[in-house]
Amino acid sequence: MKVTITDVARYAGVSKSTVSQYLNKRYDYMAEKTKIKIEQAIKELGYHPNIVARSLKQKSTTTIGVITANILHVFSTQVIRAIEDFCNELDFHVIVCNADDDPEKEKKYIDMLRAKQVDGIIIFPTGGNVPTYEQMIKEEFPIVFVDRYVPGIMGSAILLDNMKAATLAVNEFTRKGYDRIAIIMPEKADSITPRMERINGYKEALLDNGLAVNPSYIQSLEVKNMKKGLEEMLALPEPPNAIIAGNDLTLYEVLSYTKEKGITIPDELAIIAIDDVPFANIYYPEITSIVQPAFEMGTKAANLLFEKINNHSIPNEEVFRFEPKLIVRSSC
Amino acid sequence: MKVTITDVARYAGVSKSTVSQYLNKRYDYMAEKTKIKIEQAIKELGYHPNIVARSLKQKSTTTIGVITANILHVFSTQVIRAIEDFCNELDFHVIVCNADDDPEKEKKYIDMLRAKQVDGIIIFPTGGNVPTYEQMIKEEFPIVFVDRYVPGIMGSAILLDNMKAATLAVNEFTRKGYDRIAIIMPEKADSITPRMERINGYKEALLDNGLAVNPSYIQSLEVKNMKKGLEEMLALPEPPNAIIAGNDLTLYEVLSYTKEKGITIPDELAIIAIDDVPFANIYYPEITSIVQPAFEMGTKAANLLFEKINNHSIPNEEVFRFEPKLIVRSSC
DNA sequence: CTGAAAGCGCTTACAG
DNA sequence: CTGAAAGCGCTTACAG
Repeated sequence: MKVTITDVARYAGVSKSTVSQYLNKRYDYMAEKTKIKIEQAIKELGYHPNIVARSLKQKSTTTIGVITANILHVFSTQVIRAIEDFCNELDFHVIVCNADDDPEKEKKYIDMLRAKQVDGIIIFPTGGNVPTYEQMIKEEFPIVFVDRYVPGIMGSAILLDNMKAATLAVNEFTRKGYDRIAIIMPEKADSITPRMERINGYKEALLDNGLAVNPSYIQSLEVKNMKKGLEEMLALPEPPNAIIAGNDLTLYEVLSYTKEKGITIPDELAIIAIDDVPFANIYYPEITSIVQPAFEMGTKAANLLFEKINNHSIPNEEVFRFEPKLIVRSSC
Repeated sequence: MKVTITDVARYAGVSKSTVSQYLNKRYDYMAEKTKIKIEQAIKELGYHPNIVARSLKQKSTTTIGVITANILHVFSTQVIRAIEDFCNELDFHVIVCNADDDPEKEKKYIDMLRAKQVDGIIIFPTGGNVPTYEQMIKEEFPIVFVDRYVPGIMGSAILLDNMKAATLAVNEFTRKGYDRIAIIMPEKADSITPRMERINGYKEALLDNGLAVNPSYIQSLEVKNMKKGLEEMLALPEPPNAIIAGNDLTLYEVLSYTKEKGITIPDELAIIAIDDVPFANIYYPEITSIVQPAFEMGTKAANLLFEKINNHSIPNEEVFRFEPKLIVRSSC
């Protein structure tokens, strides 16, 4: 059977308490030979402490949860990677969950994670569990929102400066002389604040550049309907000559469509993508992109979470905005 | 403070045992009104069971660990996603760790995961911790290897039929008339069996097609040296006219290089990639690929792991080979 | 300098 | 049909 602290104590001829002190490096008053005896016992028995037992007593599992919309998105992947690296330094582990933008799944994951006593949660919220978010914040349970935030919730959030992202894109287009600029976003863009911000930023930037806002140039679509949406948009009497792709999946659909239809980029349609995709700079043409600093955002999220874990009463309503960066390539 | 089973028991006026029975749905002999009292108490107190405490007693944490080489690889991401989906059905959680192909990091993660009493581990092994792998297998600790396996270890593994992958590529090239076929692989290809298999499959297929094996057409390189390696290869008196890219990162380097140098695909250099990348079919030209069934492999890995979790004495030396699929596009 | 005892929040035979 | 008791493997005041 598994060897426990009791076995070590017996083998070393000391008490469990002493072994425990040793394990926790509380050597203050420990006789050198006691140390050695215990060390030996541990090695000879091949003892490994049971962290579950420790967690029960200490009320910390040295584990955090991350609930993402979908691990298959580049952005999520990079954020998770950054969180993982950060946690590794502190000997924490991360449980990764995919909510698939489904509030029920999200709720289930939050409950399970809390039942498993994770020390904190980083979440890309669906927005569909407001009472739960509020409850956690009220209880001062450490939680950090990433990528999106929920209006009315007083939690900490790590966000892109979405207005600016849209502005950068619109400015770049107008600088190059494009005047019929469309934006295509993943579905539910309007229920999720940051997405709305991108659309607002887009509208404002348009006006700032003396261009009119054309509602039929603004589309929020499910991935599977995107090509149809594009088709309709491009069939307008005055079709757009430039388009902002709201995220990596959107870009993928747009490129897939232009390829199918033999539409030349940027001559027939200019493109700027929000989110950098790995192939952006080897594509023909290279894709001009608005890049989110995903690693920094992930690191900041982890960092913030640990501040909260270490001090539950940290003010809970900060929003950290990260600067998007325009990478000019040749699709516009 | 947190409400515990004791609070619920007191509030409902029953014993902890009874509450526990209720929680575990052992209703066999429970009076209807006892149930109702407990149900009420739980709701009114907002009780959530502490799974850590349960785990300590039950010796199961309903959590498994996944140690991957790098979550930033598409293949890993897809495998993880499949595992996650599978686990979700069973109300298990997955702790994701990135070993970065570093045996020390891998060792640390294995130890931590076991200390946290995970019920099993799925691992993309570095190959650098043979004694640890052996120890786990000896102890009948549930473990499944994915993507690579370690020679001499009697563990279960989920692998691609690598010989076949290479053969498919070579056959496709020769069918199209290419006769100077190179293969470029990520570094350490020779210390990791499946990578070696790809090279062997490549050699055999060459011979089967009546072509000679030219050692300078076979390269195993670190990502950062790949472009240099390509440069050298293409500067040979008889440079290759076709190249197999061993995985997604390799493909990326190859395309980046051909783009920089203005090399036309497939006219000046034909390409087949092992691993499908999301942009393969929108690239110019579309990339002919050998696809691994990543989701099925992930699902099988999870499935196998749970068989072992439920029955530790399951024969431990099965290797499951998955069929790669050639997707003909236009890069060759 | 070290140990006995209580306790973390559950579960599980077993008794009644 | 339900409860008292022991136990899972640790940690932590506290006593000596």
